[in-house]
Amino acid sequence: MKPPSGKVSKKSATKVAHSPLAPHERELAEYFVQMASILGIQRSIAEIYALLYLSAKPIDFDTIQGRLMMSKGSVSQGLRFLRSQGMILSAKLAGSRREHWRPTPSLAVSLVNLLRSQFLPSLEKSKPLLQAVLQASRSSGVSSEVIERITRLQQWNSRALELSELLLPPPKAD
Amino acid sequence: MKPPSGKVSKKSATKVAHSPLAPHERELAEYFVQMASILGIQRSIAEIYALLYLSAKPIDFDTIQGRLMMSKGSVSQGLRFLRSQGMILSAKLAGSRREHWRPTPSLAVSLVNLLRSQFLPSLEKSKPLLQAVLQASRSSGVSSEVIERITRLQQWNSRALELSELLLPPPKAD
DNA sequence: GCTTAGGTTCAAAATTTATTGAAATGTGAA
DNA sequence: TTCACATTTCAATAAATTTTGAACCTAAGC
Repeated sequence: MKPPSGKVSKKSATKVAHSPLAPHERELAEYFVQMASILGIQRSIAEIYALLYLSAKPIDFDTIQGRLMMSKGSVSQGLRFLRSQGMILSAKLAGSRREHWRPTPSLAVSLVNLLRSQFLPSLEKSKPLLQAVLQASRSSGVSSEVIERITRLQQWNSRALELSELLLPPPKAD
Repeated sequence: MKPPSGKVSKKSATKVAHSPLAPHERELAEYFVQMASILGIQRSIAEIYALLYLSAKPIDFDTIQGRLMMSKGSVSQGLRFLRSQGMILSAKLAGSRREHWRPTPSLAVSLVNLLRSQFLPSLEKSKPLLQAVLQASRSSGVSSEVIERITRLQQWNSRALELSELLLPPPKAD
């Protein structure tokens, strides 16, 4: 289904039709969606990232919405999330008021950021909790075996926390 | 709130009241739930595991249901999942027809199992897909920069796959 | 054989999470 | 300052996930 005629001028004020995803785009988007879902990241966000990742040039809001056929709200939220994770960068393109988006150069760094932001809060919140529970368990009648288990849990939590903090100032390398 | 009288005999055929969770149990269950949710594991399963993890002796179906106040269906499904991941073991207790459950000794091994079972399938499924997409992209008009990105993706996928397979025969150590 | 404690299944209900789109809020150009 | 475009907000809706419980197995004990 093509637009009526050759009228796809840059200046057109009327809606322009956006091309649907090419096969390789569709398939790779599905790959991103899969991987993202493991980390609890929603479909629409993964799709946006995939689109940007597979484009040589930065893409604007309207094109994202049109090609992925999703609502403005989803695009806006998705971009906000990706921005907040440092996974995309805006590029000011000459001659356009709109912002254009591209993925940050290193996918690896982006992934580390993502993982950190998912785990760190839980780990931090739990540190004092585990401490307190352990204390309480020691002074009440909890079996020594269980105390040992809780202790192991606490050690795990600490180690994971250290590891996360090690990665805190995101490295530059790929 | 205690049961009406001392009638909590082991042999009682009528329903026995199960004690609600103690504070340390509730708090640690919440910790497990948090961590589990990052891996996309549902609340009821995390709660069951927490209960077993915090008990010195193996616990039976009925007690799990009673203390966590969840339906038979949830307990059954939860135990099935934990079993399938090798996270719990059944212990035949003398003088009871019921199965009793306890966590497998190493939480670390259990976690590795979990991670593997979450990631491996996606990684494996994607290997040929990425291969094919890359092939197709090369012979169609996809920019070299994007080709490079897809290549990087593929390398990532391969490396992750290797790493996972390295962990496949679960080690014995903690 | 029968009975029944012990557990599983799975369709329906409840809950949670994601998406939509109309209205509100910027913001740059004229 | 005003206008029109670009984006955000958020209440309502849709979709996905989790939980429930009644019906259904299955094997142990009689």
